[in-house]
Amino acid sequence: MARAHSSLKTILRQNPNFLTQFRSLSTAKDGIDKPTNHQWKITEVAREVSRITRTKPRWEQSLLSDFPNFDFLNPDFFNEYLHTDTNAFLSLRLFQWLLNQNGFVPNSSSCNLLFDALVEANASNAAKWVLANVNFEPHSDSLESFVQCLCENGSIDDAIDVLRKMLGSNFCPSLVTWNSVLSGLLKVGRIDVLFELYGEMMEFGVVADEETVECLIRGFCSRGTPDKGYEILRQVIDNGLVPRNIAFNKLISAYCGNGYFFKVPDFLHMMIAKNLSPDEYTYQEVIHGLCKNRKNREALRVFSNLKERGYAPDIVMYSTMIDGLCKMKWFGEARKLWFEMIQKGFRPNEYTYNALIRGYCTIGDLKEAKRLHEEMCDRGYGRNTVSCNIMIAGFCQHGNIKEAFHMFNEMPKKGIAHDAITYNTLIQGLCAREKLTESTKLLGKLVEFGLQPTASSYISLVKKLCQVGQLDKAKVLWTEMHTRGMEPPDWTRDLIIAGLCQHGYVEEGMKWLDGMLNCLLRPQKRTLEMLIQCLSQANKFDDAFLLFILMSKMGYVPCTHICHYLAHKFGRQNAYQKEIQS
DNA sequence: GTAGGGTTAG
Repeated sequence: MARAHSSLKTILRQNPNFLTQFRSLSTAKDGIDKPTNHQWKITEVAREVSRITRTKPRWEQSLLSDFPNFDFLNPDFFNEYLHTDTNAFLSLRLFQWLLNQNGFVPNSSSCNLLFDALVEANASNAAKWVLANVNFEPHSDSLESFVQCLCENGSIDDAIDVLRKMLGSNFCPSLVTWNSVLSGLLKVGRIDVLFELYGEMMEFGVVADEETVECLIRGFCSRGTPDKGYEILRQVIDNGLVPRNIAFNKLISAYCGNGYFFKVPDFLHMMIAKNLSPDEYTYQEVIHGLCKNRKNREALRVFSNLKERGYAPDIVMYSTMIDGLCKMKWFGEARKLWFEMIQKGFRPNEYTYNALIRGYCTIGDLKEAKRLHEEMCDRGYGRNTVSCNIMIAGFCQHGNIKEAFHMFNEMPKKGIAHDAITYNTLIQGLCAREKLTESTKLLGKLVEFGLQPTASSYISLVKKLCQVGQLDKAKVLWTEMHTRGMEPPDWTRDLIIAGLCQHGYVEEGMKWLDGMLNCLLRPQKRTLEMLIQCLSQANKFDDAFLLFILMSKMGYVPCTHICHYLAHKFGRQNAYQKEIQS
């Protein structure tokens, strides 16, 4: 400000007329004051229009009258305009205005300039509009930048369209463009397309670099086939290509998810050998992977080892570890870490709070859980659906439905949104207390409020309805799950068959079993046993016998009391044994 | 590029 001020003074000293000029400039109708018979020069108009578009908000209304007799349709004008100091968006606006003047046909040079400027300004949608509405052939360089720009903005489908067109006309883009498409695909999780395009890239003879390899490895990991990622990694490393840490970290994470922890040291050694040092993400993946697989003891060991070696865990690692400990009910250890963390100067964040609150809920200390939740809210982490869900689950687990509902009702008042899990948790809590009407009502509300129900929205209800013999309702809900496009877990069919058996509908139970077998689903052992028992009680020994055979063929060993029971009925135990062996 | 809530019962 001070500098602007002093420069204004300088200007005034050097040019006493400045203020009057300035005033006339800003108060003039449009700053244009030329006789109607004036012969306009294109450069002159371009410069003027550039100024006007920059300074006058609604220039469209008066541009024609500002330059009477000037031929705006002359494509050279727009071309000239683009060479003035203006920005891409203003150019686009003028361009659209020109297109609205009948008969304007831009030349290809200005189309290219405009397109490039828009891409440069990262305005992929505007560039896309130009491409779709104007007949011109962008340069291949421009198209490549366009593809990269689309990828960065997440418009991956558009990027692929353009790429396909390029490939269709037998033009192969540069490696940079290929890489940006691959990583764009990775970002939106379209792994299959990623590999498909990589195949085409190979066909065109493009040679991959570290970035390509990174995309492939991450692709294999998120597809659940880290072995292939590992294979590629070993190949390229032998050829001297070393991808960034993230490739190793994702491999570690994927192998931890598989339970193949013994691979982890391999990766760590590879990294160190290639001068990459394992970073915070690396160790996070290890600890998180171990926790996910309930190897919490291992996780804690790694965590402590790191500390002993002088590595300072960050807040994420503390949160992950505390969460893991709470989940394995090592609540004392979790609390110890909590205080250690605070002592090291970390303030718990919403993740850490949630982990410990859930810990208090699991050990049944709801008083302390509530206190911590309040503290968390006071510290500004209050607007948080997850922590409310955890509290609601805690209340439900310990039979305090009233308090659970209170929290549920308070949420919207505090501006905290309910989500499907909030409902699911309550539905489950109500089911546990056999409050099926209320629970069903909540399921209705979940849908009514536009939330997407999930399988768990239904499962606890279906289960309880089966148990109490309201099988028609259970079946209706089960069908509803299907029509809503959710694939209920296989064992929900087991639940229904069990319910049918227990309430005297063996025949129908058999039909459901048939349905399961037709879908190649494996019924549970106890489902078959229950059916056998009910069939026998109804004197349907043929069916019971068939199921007995089926059971053995499925590799289930029928429990002895079923064997004895059937054998006794038939008095032909040896025959069964032979049948099973055949 | 990181961590969180629900999902048979043993």
